Amino acid sequence: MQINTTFIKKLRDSGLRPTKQRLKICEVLFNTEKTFHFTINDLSKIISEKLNEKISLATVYNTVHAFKKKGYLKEISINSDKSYFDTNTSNHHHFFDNVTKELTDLSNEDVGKIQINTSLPGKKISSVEILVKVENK
Amino acid sequence: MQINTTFIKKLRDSGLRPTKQRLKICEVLFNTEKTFHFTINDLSKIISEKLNEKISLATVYNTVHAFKKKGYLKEISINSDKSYFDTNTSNHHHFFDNVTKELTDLSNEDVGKIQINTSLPGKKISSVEILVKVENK
DNA sequence: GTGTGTGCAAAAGGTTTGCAAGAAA
DNA sequence: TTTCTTGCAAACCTTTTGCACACAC
Repeated sequence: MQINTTFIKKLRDSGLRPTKQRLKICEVLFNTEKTFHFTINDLSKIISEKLNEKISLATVYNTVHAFKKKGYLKEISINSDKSYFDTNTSNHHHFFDNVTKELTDLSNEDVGKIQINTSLPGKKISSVEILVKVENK
Repeated sequence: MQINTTFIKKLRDSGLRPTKQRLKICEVLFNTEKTFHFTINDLSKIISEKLNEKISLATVYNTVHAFKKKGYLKEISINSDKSYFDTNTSNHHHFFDNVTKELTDLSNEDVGKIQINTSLPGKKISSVEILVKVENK
């Protein structure tokens, strides 16, 4: 249970009570070297099918939003009927396949420096996100 | 009715029958020098409140999607509960105010050249969209 | 007339909410 | 015991669909 103590600490440190449900969701999301993209529906399916656990949809929504607010997840800006989240919270961008709806990371280093030569009065930039849409050759 | 003949031609040329409803929508969307951003709900409101006309929601959806397919409108990639459209179909980007949810154009010239130094096998880039999120200073 | 387009209401799909019961502090 | 969290169902909102009627050609 080495893993769980890590997650318990993580949750406690951010003012979230380490409940059974949140720990399960942590396991799914963060107990892997690889980061990944998911929708709430994906996550819900993983929990019920692979883990054979049952967590209410409302709780999954709650938790994902709480994690996003704490910076443990990022929401990806795509116009889609559903929301996509990313366990990779580092500064990076995405490819989006219009046909398969598949998302692929595009690392910051693979994009030349982005210069924004204008600004909005009274506002400051909080993020610059690039979405590269692709199609079959 | 100089304007309408233009729109009638535009519709005919793209294989769309110039119906009363489509012409109204053309007027709202394209009869202005300035381009703008809107949601279906915005557009529907303009039609019913400002023009005092009634066009069924289904028809508005149909028409907007038809116009998008013909390249007269662009859909903007933002993660939001609703879809945003842009009457500016030229190659450009956007600022998005997280608080007010307001969209502002960011012209291509105000962004340095973007270099994507990697690619996905079998795929080619169809578009590169930049979303600059801003917040109050 | 034939084929499209429109409008309505119903349905669908994702997300949020209210509230009572349960768990953590 | 106080506060936060969960779960369920209902509500909500945007978007889509089916189908009869109307319109464009």
